[in-house]
Amino acid sequence: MIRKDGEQIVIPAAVIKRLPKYHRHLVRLLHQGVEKISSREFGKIVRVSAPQLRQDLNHFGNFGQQGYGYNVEKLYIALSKVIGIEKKSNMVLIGVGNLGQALINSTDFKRRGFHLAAVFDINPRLIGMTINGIKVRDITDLADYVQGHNVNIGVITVPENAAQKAAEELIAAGVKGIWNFAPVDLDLPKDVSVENEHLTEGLLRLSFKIKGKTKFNNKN
Amino acid sequence: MIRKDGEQIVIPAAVIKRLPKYHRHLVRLLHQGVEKISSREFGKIVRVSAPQLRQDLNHFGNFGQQGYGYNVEKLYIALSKVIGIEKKSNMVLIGVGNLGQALINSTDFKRRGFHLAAVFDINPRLIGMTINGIKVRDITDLADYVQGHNVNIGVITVPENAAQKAAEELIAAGVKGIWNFAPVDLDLPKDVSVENEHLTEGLLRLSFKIKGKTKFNNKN
DNA sequence: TAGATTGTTAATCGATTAACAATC
DNA sequence: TAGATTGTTAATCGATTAACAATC
Repeated sequence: MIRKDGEQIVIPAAVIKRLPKYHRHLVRLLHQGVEKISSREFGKIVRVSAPQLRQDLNHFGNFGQQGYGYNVEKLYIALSKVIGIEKKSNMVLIGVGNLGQALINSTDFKRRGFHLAAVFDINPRLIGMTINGIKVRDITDLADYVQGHNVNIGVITVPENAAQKAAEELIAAGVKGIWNFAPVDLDLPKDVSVENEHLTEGLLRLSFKIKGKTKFNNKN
Repeated sequence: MIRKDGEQIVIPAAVIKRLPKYHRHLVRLLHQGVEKISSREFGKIVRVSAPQLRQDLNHFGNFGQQGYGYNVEKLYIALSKVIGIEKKSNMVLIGVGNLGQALINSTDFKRRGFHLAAVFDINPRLIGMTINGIKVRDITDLADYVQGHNVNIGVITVPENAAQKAAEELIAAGVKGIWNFAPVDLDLPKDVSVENEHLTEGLLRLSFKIKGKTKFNNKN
C-alpha cells in the first residue's frame, strides 16, 4: 500500500474486527515453531479467503514476500505494533463481583500484554482484600492511582446501574479506553474508545441461529 | 415483506448481529412503560438509522403501523419469537472455574429466558459442591442429564486445551448450540451452532482503537 | 381529513472476490 | 531460471441510505 502523506487513512471496521483473530493464531503458530505461512494456508486457519487476508494486511504495510509467503515472527511483530500491544499497557478494574474476580484471575489477556495494575470497589467488605495477589482498593483512590501509574484502560464489571458513573470516573481519572462488561450502552466523549462485552447478546444470537437451523432441519 | 413460499429466506448476518441490541432496549422501554415508538426515535436509541431499522425489522414481518410507529410490547413479543426466546430454554455449563462461577451467579441471561439447569466439572473437589443453588455434577453424568432434561444449549468455560473435547461431549449428548468462552475456534458439525465470547479479542480491538485516536489527537 | 410514519424500491456506498502483473 | 505467491486493480457482491407511495 502506498501511504498518501498527510491524509488520515481510515481502516475499514470489518478489517479491525478480524485483526485480533489473526494475532491470536500468529501467537499459536509462533509457539508451534512454524516459520513461514502463505496467505492461502493462513486464510484457511482464520477462515478468511486468501485475497481478503492479503488485502487486510496491506492496509498496514507489505509484510509478505512474493514466492515465499509471510514470515510468522515478522508478521506477528508487525501486527502487534499495529494493534498497539508491542509493549505492555496498564489497566484498572472497577467492580470486584463474580465477573470482576474471574477477570482478576484470568491469565488470558495478561499473556497478550495487558497488565491489571489495580482493582477498585465501593464495598467496604471487599476493600483491603487480596485476590490473586492484587489488593482491592477504595474507589475514592481511583483518580490518584490512575494518574500515578500510567494507566490507559479501565475495565467495568459493576452492575448495570453503576456502569455509567464508573465510566465517568475512569475518564475523569484519565483513561483512554473502556472495556465494558455491563449490559448498557455507555455515553462517552468521542476521544475515549469503548469496547463492549455484552455477553447476553451473544447468547441471543446463538438462540436465533439454533432456531434457524432447527427449522431448516425440519424442512419447514 | 412478502414471503415467497418454499424458498429458504436468508437473513443477512449484519441484521442478526443487531437483533439482540434491539431486544435489550425493547425490554427496557417496556419496563419504563413506553407504549409506542417511531423508527426514528428507536433508531436514535440503538444507534442505527431509521430506514435501516425498518429494513431490519421487515425481514421478519410488518410490525409497524403507518402514521403511528411501533407498539413497544407488540414489537418486543414479535422479536422474542424471532430470536427464539419466547419460551425458556435449558442450558448446561461445563467448567466451574472462575468464569464458570461468575456465569452461574449471573442474573443477566436468566432474565432473558435462559435457564442454567446444571453444571459439570471434572475436578472431584468441585463435584458435589453447590453454587448459587446449583449442584456441581460429574462430567461423566453429562449425556444422561442432557437427554433427560430437554437441554439444547451448552456453555463452555473450561481451559483452552479442554474446550474441543467438552464441545464434542456436549454434541454427543445432543445440544444444538454452544456458547463458547474458551479462546479457541471449535471444530464442529454444520448442524450445531456456535457463538464465541473471545473476550481478549475485544481487548485487542480496544487497544487498536486507542492507538488510532491517540495518533489522531497528536495530529500525526 | 391532514399529518405522520411505515414498507419498499432504487441508488449509493462499502466490502469481498477474481484476476494477474510484479517479483522473490 | 522456473515456480510460487504476493500486492494491487478491476469486477462483483452485499449492505446501507435515500426517497416516496401507501396508508393508518
